[in-house]
Amino acid sequence: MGRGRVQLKRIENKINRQVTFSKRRGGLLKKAHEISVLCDAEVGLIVFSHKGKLFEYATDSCMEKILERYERHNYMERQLVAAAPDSQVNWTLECNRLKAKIELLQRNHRHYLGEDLDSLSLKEIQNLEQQLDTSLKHVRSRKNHLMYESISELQRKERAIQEQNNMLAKQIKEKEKNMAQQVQWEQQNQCPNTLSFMLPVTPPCLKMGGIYQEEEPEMRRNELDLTLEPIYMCNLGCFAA
Amino acid sequence: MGRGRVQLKRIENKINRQVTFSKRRGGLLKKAHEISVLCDAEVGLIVFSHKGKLFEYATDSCMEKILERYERHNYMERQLVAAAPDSQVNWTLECNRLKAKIELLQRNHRHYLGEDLDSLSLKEIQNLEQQLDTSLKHVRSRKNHLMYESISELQRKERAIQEQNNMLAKQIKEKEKNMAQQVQWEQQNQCPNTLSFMLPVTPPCLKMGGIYQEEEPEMRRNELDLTLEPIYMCNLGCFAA
DNA sequence: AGCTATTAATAATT
DNA sequence: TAATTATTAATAGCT
Repeated sequence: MGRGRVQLKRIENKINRQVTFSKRRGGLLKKAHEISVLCDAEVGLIVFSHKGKLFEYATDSCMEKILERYERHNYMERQLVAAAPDSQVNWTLECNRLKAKIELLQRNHRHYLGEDLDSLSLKEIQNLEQQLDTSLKHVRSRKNHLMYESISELQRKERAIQEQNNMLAKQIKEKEKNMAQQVQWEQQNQCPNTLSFMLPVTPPCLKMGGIYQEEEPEMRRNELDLTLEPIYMCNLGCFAA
Repeated sequence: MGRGRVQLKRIENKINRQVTFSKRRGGLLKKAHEISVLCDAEVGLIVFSHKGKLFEYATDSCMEKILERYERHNYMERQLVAAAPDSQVNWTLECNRLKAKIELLQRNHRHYLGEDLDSLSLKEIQNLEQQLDTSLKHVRSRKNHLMYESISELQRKERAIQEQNNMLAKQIKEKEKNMAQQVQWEQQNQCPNTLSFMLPVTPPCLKMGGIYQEEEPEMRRNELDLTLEPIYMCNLGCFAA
């Protein structure tokens, strides 16, 4: 189904192989889903690409359930074939026990995801509701805690930056004062050309800003904007928990 | 690709479903093999028919290898155990795998119970909150459904009992009329002693009540009070979900 | 099962 | 990567 027949052998051209893989993978997953729905079958499909990337399809999106069923299936066959030697009986029992436990946990988990509720009685539903309600309270409490921390941290940084700004402002004022004095001095001594040198020269007092950078060497103005503000903003949206 | 389009939903006709399953199964396995060869991919395909029969395809006919690789992807824990006797190595690995899975499930479960939240990031907490919120909505929806059903059932029974009561009241009235006539008759014929027999005698018309009991032999007045009302009452308390 | 009219998938190409 | 198109492949409905 394409232009020309295709030999059933590895496609040597790397690009073609990749493209064909992508297309056929889609088709395969689709067909797996179709047979699952049309024929009421349980399908598990695992595909690893040449590069090791994983793609999968599972009926009801629950691969684990299918793999367990698969292993149970093989299991029963093995048991029929091998009439287990003593040392393996215990392992068999142990594994069955573990598998049963997993099944129970997974059933439970589905209930906590709000799925498979039809099998529960009214009483069980009510217990589940109460538990979820309690859990939600805990989770929201913890979330609020984390957000308060985040906010406090931001406020601390804000204060630090404000202090830095104040300091810089003070330095600028001082510098202006110095300049005024110098201008005054130059006017008194008739040297009018000096003004053109003033701007490009780094004033020595500005190095005081470096003191702050030694205290928190990792923080610069731009980093704060990029990393902290987004967290702050996206959290406040759901703050009223 | 057949005569007419096909809806993606379960084929209700049993024969057609079986035939389609057989055909599509072949196609699916073939395509799995093709992508495996053409694209150098590792494929595992498991299909359980509606009746529970297993069909499978695996690249290099080694499903276990693929399933293990799959599990490695999901649960990267899986440690190798130091040289154990041949036959027990697999069992040991299997048990470790299962135990790791249980641990993961339990950790997850604790989160859904609102425990062990300190290890989660703000992002994870927010996801958890949203999931719990959704679950709670589902659970409450299901609870309401159950309670509405319960209430409808009670109302139905109430109406039935009311009807029975009406019928009994009518019978009593009729009986009183008969008694009045009899008394009148006896007074006219001067037989004053007959009155003392009236009460203990079962009046023939009361047997009509039995007709109702044949319709629903399992329901008696007392059973209704004991089993249904408590459910009704305890549910209304948390009805406004 | 086996047979075809059709639809669906997809290889080559842009 | 995403369309388009010419072909082949899969398969639905029948026998």
